[in-house]
Amino acid sequence: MDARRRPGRVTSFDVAERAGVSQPTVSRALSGSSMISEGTRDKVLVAAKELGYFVDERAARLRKGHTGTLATVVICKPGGGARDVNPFSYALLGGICAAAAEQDLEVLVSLQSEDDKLFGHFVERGQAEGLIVIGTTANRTAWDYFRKVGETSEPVAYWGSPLGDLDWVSSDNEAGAQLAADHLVERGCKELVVVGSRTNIQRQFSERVDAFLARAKERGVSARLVEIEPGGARREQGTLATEALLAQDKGFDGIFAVCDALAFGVIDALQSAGRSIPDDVKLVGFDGVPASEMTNPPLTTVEPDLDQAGRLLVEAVTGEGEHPSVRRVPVALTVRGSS
Amino acid sequence: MDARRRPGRVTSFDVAERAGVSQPTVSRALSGSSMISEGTRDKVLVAAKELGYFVDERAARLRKGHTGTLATVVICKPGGGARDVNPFSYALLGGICAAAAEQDLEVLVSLQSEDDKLFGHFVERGQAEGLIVIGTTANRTAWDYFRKVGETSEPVAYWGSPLGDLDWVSSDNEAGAQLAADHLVERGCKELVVVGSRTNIQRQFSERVDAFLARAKERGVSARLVEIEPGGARREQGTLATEALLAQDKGFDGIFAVCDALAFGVIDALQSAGRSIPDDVKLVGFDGVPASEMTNPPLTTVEPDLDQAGRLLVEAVTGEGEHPSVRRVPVALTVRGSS
DNA sequence: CCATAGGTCGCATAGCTATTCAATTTTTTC
DNA sequence: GAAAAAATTGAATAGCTATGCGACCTATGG
Repeated sequence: MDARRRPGRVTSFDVAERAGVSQPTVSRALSGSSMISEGTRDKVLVAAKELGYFVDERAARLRKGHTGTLATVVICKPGGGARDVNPFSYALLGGICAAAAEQDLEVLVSLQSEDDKLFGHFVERGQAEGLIVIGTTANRTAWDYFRKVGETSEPVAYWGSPLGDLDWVSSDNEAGAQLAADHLVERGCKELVVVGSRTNIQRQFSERVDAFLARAKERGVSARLVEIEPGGARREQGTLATEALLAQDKGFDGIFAVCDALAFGVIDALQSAGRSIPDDVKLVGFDGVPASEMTNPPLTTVEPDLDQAGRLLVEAVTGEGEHPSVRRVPVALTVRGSS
Repeated sequence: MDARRRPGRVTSFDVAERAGVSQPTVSRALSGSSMISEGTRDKVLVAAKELGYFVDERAARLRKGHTGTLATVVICKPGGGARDVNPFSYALLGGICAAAAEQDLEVLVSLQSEDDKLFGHFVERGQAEGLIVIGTTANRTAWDYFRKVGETSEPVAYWGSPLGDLDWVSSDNEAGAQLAADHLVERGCKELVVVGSRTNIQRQFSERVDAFLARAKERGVSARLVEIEPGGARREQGTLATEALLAQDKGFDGIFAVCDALAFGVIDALQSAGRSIPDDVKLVGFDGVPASEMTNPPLTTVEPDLDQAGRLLVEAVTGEGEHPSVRRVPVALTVRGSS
């Protein structure tokens, strides 16, 4: 049953002995070196299989001087449990895993509370080729840390729009916001509102806000911004912002929420106030999280291509093609009942 | 700017030289060995800091003979993109990350398509202390592979109920199903239905089904099973099962869906048929995925404690406390509008 | 038949750390 | 003050692989 011969690991020497060759030959045969004859390679392969041998990656990496690993930090809210991470972050993580697998890289994941003192302690130990940061935070210490890592240890890239001098990859926020604006205009909206913010921390949000307002203007439709409280983007903030909006005496018939989580809060507030979606107000979100399908009515939303996002992030960090010129991930509008 | 001295890595020898001690002393000083005097330790610490030294974990692990790493495989649907992973799996992954961090373990994540030929190629290379499997699959090859890994390389544990001889951790399905049954009965339901399956692959589902039916019987309320098509648990299958249910001429006023994804489909079908939730039919799901908050009405659901789940899975694999006696994760009923 | 090139393979070593064991210094004890 | 014990430290090595380089053999060309 438990045949784990942990201490007595099978090494390349064992394989070499069995195959009647030297250890270096085993190494070369298994790594596909062209310097090895077919006959020898077969012998080695057979012996390796018989012994159940696998390369010890620790040693291989030590020798080769690299890690074959990518570190990913998912920033989460302080004190939050496993359920308290933005579903979008998880989905993006999925995209990263897929892209990394394509390049034969492994992915190390670390959930880091926003206020964690030991920010990313593991990353700097030469365990990863690079670091990818997902999730936003206002914690300066965290960003300083990432910057330091980027300068002294390994490449760092984050999901978000330009901020400081770290490498970044983000949604094509301009295109997404334009899609949203065009869509609402085409659905006949005359008075648009964007629920979001312009703080520096959520640069993606401010990009969406600006592009939306600009496009509405282009189309000759009035549009204004309702600011959420800064810091994170949670459902409650969407509710609060919408309540403030309802308290104004200016009318509105179309809302663009800069992320789905906010849109959920908008729905809550609108429905509490007896406004019908989409009859009275049409609504568009951003992100395409799974829950957007489940709202009533289902949420029209701008979905970034996450597989593409993962690929760009991985490339940004591994340096494939050096600083990629394309850092904006294409988006698509998924039209559902809310508009 | 780019001061990465990649090739010329700072080693413990460099620190030793600067501190005027030997390399072993550096190693011991940094690992907190009690064999080192305070004065020496301070010198070493200072030198290490000045040089920006960090232990090369590759070498340390090679020497120590372990990895400090946990591998996690998330099984996903074939051909699915990043968005196509069960949100519950991601949430559970979060719980695992948190638990692993507590034990100073790193977490390697790999998304594996159900039909992947190269199942988990990385795991067996001695890169991890153990392997955790999330997500269900009918793919025998995959399970054979996991079993083989468990027997020959490293401990394997999976999220699910007993099946074969792998270690497992699951929800307390019996308690959860009882909570659901009790709740529906207390809400006045007289004719219960459970939407789920009894296939061997989704053992958790069959446990929930059985416990629900048993509890309903105990409470003197009729209950019957409507089987979904085997293989995965997706929204559409909930819809199909509910349509079949509606086509029967037997009545029902309470439904327990063995997972939230199915419950979502149940909602679709009921509302299409003009049945009101919760007036005509009360509904309870299982899992507590984020989207369950967003349905209309919001879904009452049984939520397993995922932090606990992560902890148990990690313990099962690291052998802390040897085969843990508690493998059932406590659940709680979150009551919302659907009941 | 010899010189040469090309194809294979093994020897020795590097990569960085943690640990065993012996050596040295310091402290304690009588 | 000497002997024993304790506290520190260093020298040497193991852990496993990949690779530079030299050695060997075979086929090729003259």
